[in-house]
Amino acid sequence: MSDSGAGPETPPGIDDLLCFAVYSTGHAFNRVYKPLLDPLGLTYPQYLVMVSLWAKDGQRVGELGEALFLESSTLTPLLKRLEAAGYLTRSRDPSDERQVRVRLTAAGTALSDKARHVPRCILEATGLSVQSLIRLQGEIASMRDNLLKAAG
Amino acid sequence: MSDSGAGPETPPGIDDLLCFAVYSTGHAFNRVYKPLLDPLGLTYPQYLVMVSLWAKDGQRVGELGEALFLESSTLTPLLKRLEAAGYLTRSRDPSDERQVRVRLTAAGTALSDKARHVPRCILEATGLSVQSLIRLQGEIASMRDNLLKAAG
DNA sequence: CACGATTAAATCGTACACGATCATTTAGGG
DNA sequence: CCCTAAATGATCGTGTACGATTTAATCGTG
Repeated sequence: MSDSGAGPETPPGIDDLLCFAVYSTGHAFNRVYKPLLDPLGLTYPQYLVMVSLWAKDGQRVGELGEALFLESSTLTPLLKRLEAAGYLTRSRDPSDERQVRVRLTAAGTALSDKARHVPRCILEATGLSVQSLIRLQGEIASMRDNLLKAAG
Repeated sequence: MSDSGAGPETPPGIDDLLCFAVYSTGHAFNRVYKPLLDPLGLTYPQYLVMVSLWAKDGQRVGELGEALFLESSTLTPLLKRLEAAGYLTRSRDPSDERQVRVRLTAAGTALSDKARHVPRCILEATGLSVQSLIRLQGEIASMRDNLLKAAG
């Protein structure tokens, strides 16, 4: 048994750490996603970019980074791979050459259909009801916002 | 506004995905941990290994992998870096040369004291009460176990 | 118009993370 | 005993991730 009830400075075990629950659950999600995304030729972070573009095409790199909490140093190579796969194009905005616009190709748009079943598969794998999922999603996102505020 | 209430096959936006809440919260935890762990010379995954060893010294590589849900291909280089930092030793078990025992050095054991304040700092950053934290930790870990079961 | 300050993305170096494969060691059966 | 099968880490290749720096373009102010 762990020392959950012990003094305030007793070192917690791994399984008592909320951060570890989050960390390991992220890996677990990845494992469930992999067989679903492999046929689409996408990794999980690439899938997130595609979901973001399906909702709003033509975003800037920085805009995607804000939505996904990722840096350009992460996104640039990832986007280049998606470009090489034929799912999107990257082009400088003529009105401001500093910005790079990311646009879906026909193949990239069509991929949305092939991925239609994915969310339902994931829901089932979580073993949660839709209501529990929505509640948990909200609580976790709220904690994330607290953490980001604390990180400054 | 998102389409939470729409048909069962409506593509969800990024912020509706539970997996994304988990994924981005993992990154947010990392950002809070970094300034706390940098002075200790640890990365976040390295910290998890140390926490695991502080609770139980002399574990095998595979044992650590089971506890942390990590493969030897991830742990081996990570452990080598911790060994180079002087926090632990890696040595083959004489009674079974296949196994590698990971043991804390004096410096590695002493590091526990220097990390004593970390959990409290993290708790504060989450903005949660201890009770909420424990409940949320349990719900997330339970979902993780469901996901791993589904992944086979 | 000049020119420093600001902004956007790309680049570089380090560190995970996993699947596939490999090398070594052990265990079991004939 | 030998010889194969299983177990255990290590290695390799690909793909995130981030901080720090660099490059290029734009903006603000004089």
